[in-house]
Amino acid sequence: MPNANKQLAALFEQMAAVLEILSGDRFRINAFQRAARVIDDLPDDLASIGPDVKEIAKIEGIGKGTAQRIAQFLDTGKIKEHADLLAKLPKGLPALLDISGLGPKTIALLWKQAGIESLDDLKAKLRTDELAQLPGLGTKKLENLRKSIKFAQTSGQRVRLGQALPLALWLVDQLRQIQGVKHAAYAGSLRRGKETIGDIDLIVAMQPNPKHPDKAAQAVSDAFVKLEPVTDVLVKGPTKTSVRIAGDKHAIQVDLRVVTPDSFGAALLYFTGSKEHNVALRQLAIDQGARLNEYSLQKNDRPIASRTEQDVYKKLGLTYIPPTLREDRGEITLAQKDQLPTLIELPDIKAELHAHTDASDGRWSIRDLALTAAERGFHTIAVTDHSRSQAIANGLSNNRLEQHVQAIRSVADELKQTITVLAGSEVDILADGSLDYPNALLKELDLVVASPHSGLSQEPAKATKRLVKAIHNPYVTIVGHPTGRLINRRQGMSPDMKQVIAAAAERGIALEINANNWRLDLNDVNARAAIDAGVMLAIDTDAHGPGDFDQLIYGILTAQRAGATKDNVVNAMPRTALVKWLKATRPA
DNA sequence: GCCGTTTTCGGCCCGACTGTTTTCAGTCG
Repeated sequence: MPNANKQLAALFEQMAAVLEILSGDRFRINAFQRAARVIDDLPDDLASIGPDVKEIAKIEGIGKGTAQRIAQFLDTGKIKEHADLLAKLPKGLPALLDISGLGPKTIALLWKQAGIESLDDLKAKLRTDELAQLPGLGTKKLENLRKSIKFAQTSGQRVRLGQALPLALWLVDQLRQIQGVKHAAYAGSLRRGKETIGDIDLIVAMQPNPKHPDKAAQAVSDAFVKLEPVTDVLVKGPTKTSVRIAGDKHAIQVDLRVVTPDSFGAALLYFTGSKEHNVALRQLAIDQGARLNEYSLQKNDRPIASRTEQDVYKKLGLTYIPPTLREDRGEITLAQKDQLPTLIELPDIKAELHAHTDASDGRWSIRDLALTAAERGFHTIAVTDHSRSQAIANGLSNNRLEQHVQAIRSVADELKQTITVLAGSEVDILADGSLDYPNALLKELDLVVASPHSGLSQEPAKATKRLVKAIHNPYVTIVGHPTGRLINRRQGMSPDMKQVIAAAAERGIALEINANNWRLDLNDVNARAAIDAGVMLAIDTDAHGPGDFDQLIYGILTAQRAGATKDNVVNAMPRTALVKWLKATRPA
């Protein structure tokens, strides 16, 4: 059964949506939503646990009831309650929840009083103002709905981290130039380094004007909505402003909150989230007889921490939790015990082990690639051009590879005082798990990044076999972008990562977090599972030309979300340790 | 529906803004 987790997460999500529209118990809805999230985050396929209610209920956030439903699904492929719930609503109704500004109450109203059963029905009715007759709806609300539907159609999906981060940095820079702005920062899922971002959250600290308390904040939001890329203003209050910005392909919503410098830390914490992390922190505050909101941590209505995030965490009895770990996946317990990992940072990376030159589809000569890597402060660069099957990427034939190795050795010798240049290859893992070059040739290389490039839609069982077989080739050093996915574009393979990771652990080789913002493959959850199994990670940019090394930050954020320290990452090893590790992965 | 170093019952986070209202419900994050 492929992707039991994905299917189950979707089922619980749908049940929650239906219950919302039916005004079901709020806490039951929450429980279903939480179950969906927890299941989606699980590294192991639930199908591999099997329909064992007791075993499933051990998972945090999943109780007996949900476990029984999961077991039922694993047994029969269905959850009866899901079908029963769905039968109570027109099929097209839950989808309306995705429209911004349209919630369960209004959807129920539209359905019961206007006979609307789908998005198409709603669009048809919105061509006139007849819906304004309904209680609670007016012409303005209808106009906003029209806009939201249009927005949902043009943007549709979340934007990639690599699209959102540069825009956010630019916006923060603009905000800092406004007079009176003390601090400006981006928050939200972007700060947590998630692979895709729903909207950009910005926080600004503004020194209040004693005579006109609201005026200072007003000046920021006035300047903000006038920024050139802003296309729509959704909300404009004294402390909260929301706009839409048109991107190249996607529109994105940007929310701005203005606070005083005294509240900046509490606000940054609050708006960085995640929602689940915040809920857990607030519960912790309550347990300690305190309250936490976006302005401060308070005891007896007196603020006791608010200026910095560090202050708030400290007063809650926690060590500082980096944004990338704030997902309520156990980080709060670790912070209570002062056992949080010291996360890997960008400057810890000292080597690039996956990069291309103009011998295949890159835009650098070997020498330029090496010098660029040296400029970044790397002690080692591996040249890993494509193998022969990648004809479209000008992959190297056996003969060309032999010549290429010579050329790399020559540059390596020339630059040996500057940087260590390794001869490698990004070798295709063919559909059956064999490699694209014979072992006699792989033996001549310093390292082999084995990657899947084609046949990415094969069955999970086949994909698992394929990767495991490749890993057992004695010359493979790193598995590059193991699933081959492209975010928002291609799903890639869905192998049983547990088996792939176990094979990598047995062989002592590394799995890649490809830092290219289209890939981020391994993702955070699988990288976490790799770390837990003692597998080393390789964070590589897969650079093809100038500027590509700047993608490294996306790989770092993904690794941080997995809880990686520099001890988990081969690219953070000192030169001698790295060379030693590379040798240890292959036959003597 | 989940959960428990005060609980197996009775809790379950908090505030801003909008549009529609005569004081607030709905939505969002």
